[in-house]
Amino acid sequence: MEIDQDIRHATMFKRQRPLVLEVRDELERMILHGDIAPGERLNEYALAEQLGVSRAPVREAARSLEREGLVTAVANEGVYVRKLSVDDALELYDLRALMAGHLCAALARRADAAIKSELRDFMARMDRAIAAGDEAAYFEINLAFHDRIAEAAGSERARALYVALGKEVRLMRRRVLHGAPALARSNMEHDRIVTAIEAGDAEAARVAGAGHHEHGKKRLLDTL
Amino acid sequence: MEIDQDIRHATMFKRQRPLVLEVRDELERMILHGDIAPGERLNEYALAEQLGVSRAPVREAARSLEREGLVTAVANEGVYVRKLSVDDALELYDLRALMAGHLCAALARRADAAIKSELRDFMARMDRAIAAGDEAAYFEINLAFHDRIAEAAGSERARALYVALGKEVRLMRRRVLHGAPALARSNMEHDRIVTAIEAGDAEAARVAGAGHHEHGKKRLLDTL
DNA sequence: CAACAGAATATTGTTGACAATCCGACCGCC
DNA sequence: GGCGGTCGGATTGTCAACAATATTCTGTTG
Repeated sequence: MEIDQDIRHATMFKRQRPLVLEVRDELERMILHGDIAPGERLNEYALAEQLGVSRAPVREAARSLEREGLVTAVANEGVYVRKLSVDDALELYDLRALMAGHLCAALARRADAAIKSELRDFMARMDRAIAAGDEAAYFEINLAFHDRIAEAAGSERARALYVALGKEVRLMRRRVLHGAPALARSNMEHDRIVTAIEAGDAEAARVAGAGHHEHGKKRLLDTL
Repeated sequence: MEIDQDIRHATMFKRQRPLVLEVRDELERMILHGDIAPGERLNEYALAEQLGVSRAPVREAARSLEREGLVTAVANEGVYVRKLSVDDALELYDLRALMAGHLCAALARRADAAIKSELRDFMARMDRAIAAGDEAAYFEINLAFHDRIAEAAGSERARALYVALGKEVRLMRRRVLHGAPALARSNMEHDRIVTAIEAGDAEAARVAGAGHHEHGKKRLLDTL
């Protein structure tokens, strides 16, 4: 945790975006990237100096991250990067699966031709990534695929929850998905989701979407 | 919005609780109580003076309420009490039903004799309230009943979500439940939930819990 | 040598002041 | 009379200093 970058330099010429948002994003990046380890305390003063701002924006940004569940604040003591217990992580997987099912079901009810073909396109690109053995590309497209589903489901609150839960899960960063077979199986599950959405079968989409995410939980359990 | 009460006076002698939490609770109360109407802006300076604190705690408290969805913040402009559209409210009902189903299912899997008898006790008290025609008492016990289920389900994150969604829904404050027949029907649904939990039937509990909350949505639709 | 008390230090909590920004009213111009 | 620019007040954004609290270190005592 020895990074010295002044946020303001980057945005000095044209900044209409509140400083607190910049700080928030930077802190989030630091946490998710592992620059600040789980359990570690966020020192307001040190971070403020590091980022070249005063403590007020840092403080507010930290409280904002608390809302997302990335940190926990203790009165008169400070805010700590959240340390996920295995039980916490399992619970998060359950909730995320629940939300994913809900979103997939909602999308199945309202999907039009455009979004359907878009989803098929995502799948084709993931297939290509698997064929090329490019796991990094697969992960990226996979992420965009799920984000797109959440977005297109038309339930903004549910989407926000899904995304927030995703960030929380990332606190327990283990690379659980590896190797071409696992990837191929993952994309088969994607196919089940898209097929149900195409058919407008909400219940099938719910089951497929939830099941896909429950496999993530199962993979976590396997690593214990 | 002409209330003048100095929070600090009330807590002057013994305050280890951070000021921001007091302010947060007070703002939440004001919003849910309707002292500040939906769409209205929260004036940091005015509120700070009214509560007898400086702007910083008010600011932080307001940002905290943003997480709960009670207010929305606009950069350089201020935070506004959230104005729920009907679509928003319907979405909230859906999500709340989803969470309730999840919680009921979880509880059905882990409930012990103590919690089962506790739930039965809640039901008996609600029956008595119905028989006495005491709607206010029914509402209160009803609230405690659902909170208890959420708490006993053992999924802290899900419980927090359920409670937060409940608060959001209250932004659209319409008394949709009225009259002894409606109350009796509501308590019949409660019975279905408790019976499923007693039987340890997670799926039945999920369906009953979700269904109970979906009726709230239906009642809202009927008032349109 | 261990344990406790107390001071010294570090860190958060809170405040009031200043700067940047936005909104509305007013005025001139077409 | 309507439109656009500009000025002024109101409000939020940011800051640095001060106060309260927690933590660490140290010296003393049993």
